[in-house]
Amino acid sequence: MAEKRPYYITTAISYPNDAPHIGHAYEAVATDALARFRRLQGLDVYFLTGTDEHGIKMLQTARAQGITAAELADRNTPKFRDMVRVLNCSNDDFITTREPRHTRSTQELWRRMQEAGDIYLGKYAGWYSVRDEAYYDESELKDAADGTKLSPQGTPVEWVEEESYFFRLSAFQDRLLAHYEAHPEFIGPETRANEVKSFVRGGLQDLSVSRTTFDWGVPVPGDPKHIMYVWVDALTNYITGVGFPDEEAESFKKYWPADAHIIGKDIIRFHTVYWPAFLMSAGVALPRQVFGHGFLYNRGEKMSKSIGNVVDPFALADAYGVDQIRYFLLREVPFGQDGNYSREAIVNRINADLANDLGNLAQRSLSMIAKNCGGQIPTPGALADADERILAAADGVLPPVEEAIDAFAIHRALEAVWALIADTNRYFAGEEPWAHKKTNPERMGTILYVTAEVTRQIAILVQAVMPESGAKLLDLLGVASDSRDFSHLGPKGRLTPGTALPAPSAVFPRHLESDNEVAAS
RNA sequence: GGCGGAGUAGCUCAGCUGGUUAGAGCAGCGGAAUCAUAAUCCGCGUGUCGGGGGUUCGAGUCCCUCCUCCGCUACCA
Repeated sequence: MAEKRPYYITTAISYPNDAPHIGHAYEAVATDALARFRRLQGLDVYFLTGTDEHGIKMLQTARAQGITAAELADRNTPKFRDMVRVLNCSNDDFITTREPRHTRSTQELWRRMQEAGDIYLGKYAGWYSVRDEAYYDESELKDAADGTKLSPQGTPVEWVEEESYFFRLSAFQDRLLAHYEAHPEFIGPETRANEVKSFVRGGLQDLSVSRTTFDWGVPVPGDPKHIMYVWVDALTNYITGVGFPDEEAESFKKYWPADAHIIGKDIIRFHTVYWPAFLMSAGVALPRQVFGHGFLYNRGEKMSKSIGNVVDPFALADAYGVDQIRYFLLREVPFGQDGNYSREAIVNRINADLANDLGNLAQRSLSMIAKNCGGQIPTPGALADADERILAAADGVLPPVEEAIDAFAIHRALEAVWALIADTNRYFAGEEPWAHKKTNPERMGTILYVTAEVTRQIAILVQAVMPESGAKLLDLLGVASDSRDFSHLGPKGRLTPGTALPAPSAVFPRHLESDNEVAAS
């Protein structure tokens, strides 16, 4: 038997200076669906997520709460662990940047970049806004009424000079452009690739990569008064997670380079400019693809704490169900574009797509089997054209679904499956199995068999997005637990007539709005 | 300012290298059916395809121009 092809996928690591919000949930769920899909395809998947506990914002947030940064991390990182668990994410590991393995990995990456001559000691000076955590060019500053300088955001700035190590990013412009050219699939979606290329073409400045003004981070090897800062530490988690710097480690050899980094569109540059440059410098292979997803808006408005429209993923899962939320997020929003969250949209998807289309399809066929076929998968007779057609549609649905997933178009993959569901409902209504109950029970059995068989394939496909519901559906169809991956799609996985089925029960109940919910909106 | 993207039915959007009467889903209206979670199925859209000009036998689909919106334009994860 052939060795399973490895597949390594990651989310960005989240910044735990606050509790997770729906944006974190979205990224985790999307990445999980991709990871599960690849497993169902038979790949050997490694899925990594985690938190980036370092950085000055952690320090500031902690200070404001009267605790240490470590205490803040101790308080918040578990919430992120809980979130991925509650959302039924199948991550193989959860990394945090405070772990010793990560210190070791990051320091080794640094050493290699240094040996390559790409790190040098310099002085970083400029107008710095503590509140924005950003340096500004003189030309960007505004004058305050009292004669002091203000940042473009109106926050106070001060002239800061500090010794800092620099990464020679300027030397990588040509190599990066050549890489984009040679690997057009490296950055997705295309609009993000355009932005990145345009940015790199405009020239690159060296990057300040250490700080001496605080110590919440990984110490620079050989110069511990510096800590690494600005992305070196954070990005490196992706190789730490598979064993770097032990490049001979089984996991590193198998999984690196990563197949896909799934990240938010706001951090695309760090993943497609800095990160590949770091790796090139250190002589480590580059990840194959970086995909920047869009943002979720609450009825068109950006979610923010001050507006008070931030959506809590735990509350959402609690109110609507985990699989329902996973489905909604992945079906409603074209992956790669921004999208909208609203209660109405969720309820509509739950009721229309899940309860009415898929849930009811299963229920109407399974309840007929329970009542009229002795609760066993019926034995089909000769197949009519309509039977052949719908079976062929089911047998042929995987390629377009895979094509969509290869393009990170999760919504289109679901769309293809739901087109099959609609066809199946049409088939069922058109063939009217109930009309044959008395006159031609064999014909009825055939229709029910075909419908159940198509539903089996739908259930298998749906598992990546709705693992629990897919499994429940397959339970109801009497499908063995070792017969549920994509290798069982198509004719070779056909349901076995005579298989005893459990009593049917609704997999996707309609969502009836509670008074609380209406009041809350 | 520069670079990139987008403006198509009430809403969300498909429409590749130009070619039959411009499509889908949702919402809405009407009907059928009754297996089923009042679910399902069928029928119904005269849309200036942002405005104008041009190329072409023929343009939503190419060119020019104008208008509007959005993203990026470096050291925050």
